[in-house]
Amino acid sequence: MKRSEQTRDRLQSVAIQLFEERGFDGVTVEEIAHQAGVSHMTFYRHFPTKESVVFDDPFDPMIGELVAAQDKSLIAFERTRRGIVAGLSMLDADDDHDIRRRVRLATGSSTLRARILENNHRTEDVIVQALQLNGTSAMEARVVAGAILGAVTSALIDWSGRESPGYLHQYLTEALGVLGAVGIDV
Amino acid sequence: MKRSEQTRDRLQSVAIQLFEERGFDGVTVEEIAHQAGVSHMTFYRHFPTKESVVFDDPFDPMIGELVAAQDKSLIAFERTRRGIVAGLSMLDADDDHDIRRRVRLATGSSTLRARILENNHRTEDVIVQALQLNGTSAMEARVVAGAILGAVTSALIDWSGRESPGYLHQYLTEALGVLGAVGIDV
DNA sequence: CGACTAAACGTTAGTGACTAACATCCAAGG
DNA sequence: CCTTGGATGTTAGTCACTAACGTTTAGTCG
Repeated sequence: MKRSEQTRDRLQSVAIQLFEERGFDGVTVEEIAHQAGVSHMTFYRHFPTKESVVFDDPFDPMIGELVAAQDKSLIAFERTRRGIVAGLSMLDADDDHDIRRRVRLATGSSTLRARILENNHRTEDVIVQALQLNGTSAMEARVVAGAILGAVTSALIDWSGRESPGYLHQYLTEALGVLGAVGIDV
Repeated sequence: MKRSEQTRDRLQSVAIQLFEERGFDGVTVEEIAHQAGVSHMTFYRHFPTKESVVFDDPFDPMIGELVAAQDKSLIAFERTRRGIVAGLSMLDADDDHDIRRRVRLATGSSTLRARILENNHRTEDVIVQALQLNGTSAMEARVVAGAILGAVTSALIDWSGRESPGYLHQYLTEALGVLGAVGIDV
């Protein structure tokens, strides 16, 4: 591993640890950098903002590709659901643990909550784009994406708040199943 | 009108004007305050943040009440749709013009876009609460709210981008009608 | 080994949002 | 007139984030 990647990882793990101890707003970038043995400029060379150290998901673009890759004969809702489930199936227990820490962190800070919303919105946009590629109207795409992401977000927060959560993949798959049963079948 | 309200209005109109001219990030709070003939502290006594001068909607709580007030025998989707339409019907042409300026401003600034998402999320939470009051499950509530707000947001941005938009109320009502026709009938 | 080069990092100085503490002004009411 | 409370100003500070420029480190090639 290159030196710069090591530094990056060190910054990230130090930051998340400190955030868990004293809250996102109770820790300065200066502190994180110092505790990782670097200057604050090095922090900003690895992470564009203080928030981005918590959220650096490469998840969104993948979701888009997976949704776009679904069979065109399927309805928009089903293409989206299958795309998301396909993405989730790639997560292992370590990913789960990591995601859980981050989501728990985020629910405790207004700054991070805002950032989650932004991520969510980007994911929604990506899905909307993917759906439109296969001929779904803009409005229908946004409705489907909004509904499914609403369910996913709700389930994600639920899951991260539980004491002994099962697998995220399984939990969200069930949530999306419920959603189908609820009657949305665009 | 009290002196403090005058100051507040002056700050707000100066701010929005400057934002339209040079973009949200191209204007400092110092400038806004100076141009309104006050100090930056006075600005912060009237608005908690720079963004809040663009968004100070008292709209969300009202939506919640309207949704909660709908007939319990209706399905969740219909309660929400009627609640929102009821809220929209209170808007006159001046409100429309104002909303249009703000939305156009917001779509041009990443900072303000983030703020819109936050507002949206608060509205969603309010609707979810209102729906749950009448016995809808948390998951179903979030799905319905997510879907409807997705449609509303999409339509709102569409509308604000048009050269000669009609009435917002009419536009959004149609959008929500389409949504119903699309097949969501939880 | 020693010089060279590029990536990684540090220092310094600055901007701008936002806050706290304290001082001042100004419009009523007594 | 004078007092009192609300509105405002001043000052000094914190913190996220950026720009410019200097320094170190790691690997490469002669």
